[in-house]
Amino acid sequence: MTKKLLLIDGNSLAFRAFYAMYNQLDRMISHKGLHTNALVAFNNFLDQIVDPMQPDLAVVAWDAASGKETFRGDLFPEYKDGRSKTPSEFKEQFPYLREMVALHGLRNYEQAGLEADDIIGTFSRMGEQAGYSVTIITGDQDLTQLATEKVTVNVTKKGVTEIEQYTPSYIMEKFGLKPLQIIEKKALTGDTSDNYPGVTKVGEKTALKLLAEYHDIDNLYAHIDDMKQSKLKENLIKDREAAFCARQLATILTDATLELPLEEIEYRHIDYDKLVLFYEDLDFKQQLAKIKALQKSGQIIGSQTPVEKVINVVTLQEDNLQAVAMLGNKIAVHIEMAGSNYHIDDMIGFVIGSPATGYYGSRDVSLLQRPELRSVIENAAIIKNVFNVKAQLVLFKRLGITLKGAEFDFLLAAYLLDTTDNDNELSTLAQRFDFYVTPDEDIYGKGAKYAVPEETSRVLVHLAHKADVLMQLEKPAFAALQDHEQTHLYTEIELPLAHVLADMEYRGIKIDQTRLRDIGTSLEERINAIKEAIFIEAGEVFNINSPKQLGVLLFEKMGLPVIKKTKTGYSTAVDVLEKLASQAPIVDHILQYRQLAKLKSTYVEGLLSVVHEKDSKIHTRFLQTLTQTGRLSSIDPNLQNIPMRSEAGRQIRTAFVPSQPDWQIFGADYSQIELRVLAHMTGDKNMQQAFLNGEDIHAETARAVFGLDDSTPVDALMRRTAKAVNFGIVYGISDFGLANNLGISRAEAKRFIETYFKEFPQIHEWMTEIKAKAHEQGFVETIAKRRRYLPEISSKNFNLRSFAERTAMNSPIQGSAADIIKIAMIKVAEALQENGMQARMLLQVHDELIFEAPTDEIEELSELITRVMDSAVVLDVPMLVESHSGNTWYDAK
DNA sequence: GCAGTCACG
DNA sequence: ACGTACGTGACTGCT
Repeated sequence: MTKKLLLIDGNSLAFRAFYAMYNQLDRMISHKGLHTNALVAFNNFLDQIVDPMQPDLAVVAWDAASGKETFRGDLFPEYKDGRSKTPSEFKEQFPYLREMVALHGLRNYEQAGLEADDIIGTFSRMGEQAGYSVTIITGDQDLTQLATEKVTVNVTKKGVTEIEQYTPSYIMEKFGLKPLQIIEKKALTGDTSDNYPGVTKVGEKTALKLLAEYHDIDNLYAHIDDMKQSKLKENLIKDREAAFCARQLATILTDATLELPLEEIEYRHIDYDKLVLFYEDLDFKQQLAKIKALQKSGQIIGSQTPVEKVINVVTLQEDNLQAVAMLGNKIAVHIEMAGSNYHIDDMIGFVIGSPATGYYGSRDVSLLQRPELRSVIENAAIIKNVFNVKAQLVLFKRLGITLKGAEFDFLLAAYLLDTTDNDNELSTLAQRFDFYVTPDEDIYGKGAKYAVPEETSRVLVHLAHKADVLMQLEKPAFAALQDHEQTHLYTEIELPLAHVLADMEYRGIKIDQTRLRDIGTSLEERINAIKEAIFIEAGEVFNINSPKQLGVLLFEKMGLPVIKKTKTGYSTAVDVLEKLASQAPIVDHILQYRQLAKLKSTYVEGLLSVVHEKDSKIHTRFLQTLTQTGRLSSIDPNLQNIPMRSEAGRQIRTAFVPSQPDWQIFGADYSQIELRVLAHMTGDKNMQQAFLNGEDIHAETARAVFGLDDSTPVDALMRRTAKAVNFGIVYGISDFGLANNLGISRAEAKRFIETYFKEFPQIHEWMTEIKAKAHEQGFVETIAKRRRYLPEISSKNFNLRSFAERTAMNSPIQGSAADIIKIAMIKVAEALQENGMQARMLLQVHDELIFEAPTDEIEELSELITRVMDSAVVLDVPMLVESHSGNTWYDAK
């Protein structure tokens, strides 16, 4: 293999590093008072860009002097004049930067009379001649003049970890120039930061045009007389001398005499022992944690070994597929996809194997469909470790394969153990157990720059690392689950639920696109009419969607009273506008506009954009490992917030239809599940009795709070108030919140709460106890032992502490309700199967389940689902399930 | 990428 | 005295 020479432009990158984190300057100060922002950014650069390259030779070149003391200063006395002085906060980091470079195994180099550019230029030619492939990294685009077939110049784009690769062909593509013509371009344009002029009025565009015609300035000036008269020609003639001088200044030396021979810049790998001391001195906590994790997982042994534990992956091909039959009955499996939407994103490779038998993989996922592999994947007796079992199930389904025996899902386990900081990334979650895996972002990049490395082995080795870590994580993760008494929650709830959800998502829900488009058309007409009215009332045209513009109109031009402010200006939220509606007709029009605009953009256009063309269905993803309480969430699109409360919005539901003719949509929901959970958990006899009697719970609450006897009717206002108090209780009540919600005084709200607690004394007790418990153990639990940590419960900050206290009261309630419906879903799925029903579960919306079924099956379905749901768990109060069916989701009401 | 707004339970 | 209801996701404007 060709040997690699790495040349780094220390000054320009350090400078970039300093300004990349300039806004953090004041925060990043070590205990010794040293600013560390440039050091942190430079260290990121070394970690992310340099360390993975593992070059054979490497040098970081530094300027020996300002540039004045080089031939450039002799040539042009004003060279680099006018540069502002280097800030002292930056200067003080210089010696540490060099030490950091050395500890990362690279040689620092500077030489009197030379700038870093010239050192790099000369080394690059030496290296090229000695047969090395040369990589230059710099923050200065001028160095691209050094690019050749053997020399690639990487220029930082943003910060210091995003780079743009300049090869001769890329330079041709970007500028239409050969690398050496970069110098000619500079000759014409000059350089303001180095303070030398080129030709007056010639910028990049003109320069590129001239070079396209004349190639270089020698040739340009040779033909200058033929040029037709113009201001440009005059300037060129006038500034001829400046151009030739600029060319000399811009030319990087490639033939300087260096006092350091190539052989002496050997890359020496990272010195971890000393690096730890260095990081400790600078208070680099994250870096220290990373090294600790690497050491613990055996990826660093001693101080001089390379970062990555060596893992061999055998590339699977037609002729060696039988090897997977020998893998044994305990393996890791992983299909990698390009992106996060496993319904549609490309599958870019897979890996299968174990530490004992080695890892096998390929970029070609169709190999999984071969009998040799399929029989392993579909064999439930071969136990698999995976990351995100639901995603893997869907990916395999797309290949027509049923994944069986996936018993350890590290993502699920990690989520149950601690919901906080769950970014759903293996690399981050593994760190909790001190295992290190290269983050996907480091391999593929992110956003627009996402790309699968061309080098197949790089991908497969990355996948094998993931697989290997998944094997190693099983033991500690299961031990931790056991410690939390969460094995039941894991084995009997979350893991089987993942299978149920995978089926639901993969099946999808059918959309009547014509219907949705019609709704869109009529919304558009109504929106346009309202818009016109608004502009007339406003006396001007403005962007109604801009809260800023709207605020100026309402509160400055029209002089309406300011009711609430946001961080950035006037609030124009619904509650504010509703208070203002009586004062100007425009306000009501704005409210209508907002409602309709929301429906059109989010629900008509938004939903249409995610319909899969081949089946006219929407396939959402239920996130099973995101919420802090144990609920699911739904994305791409969110099918848990389809409008319902307003009739105009509710119409959207008419577009959700059964996937087959003569089928219907069926929905079943838990009535008052959270209040029932509350009654159960608190053991409050009065509230339990109300449910046992089958009473209207809000009316009963009203009776209690307002002191009415059984014969007195409860009026609507009392019921509404009581309902709000019930909500408040579930959310972790405060008089302020309740007052705000009901539009009553704080004193009144306080009285309501006091009476409520007197009437339901065990609820009050429980609230006090749960807060104390949260304080003692640092977390609260649901009925299924789902945990939520509340570190801020002991904060001295009133706000943080109060928030944690409300959460301590709310999470066990919301979370237990989530447990219940999850259990119900698993039982429902089993019941449908056992009874040979054709009905299919499609959606979950926190306390309701949506199905589709043949019309003639609905009656049986209704009976079955109701029975399964209301007996899913046994509480001290009955569970009430209500159900509805119809031709569309709208009609299932 | 954040803030504001609004859709749901 | 302090100052907010709990849990989500998508879209728009703006820096």
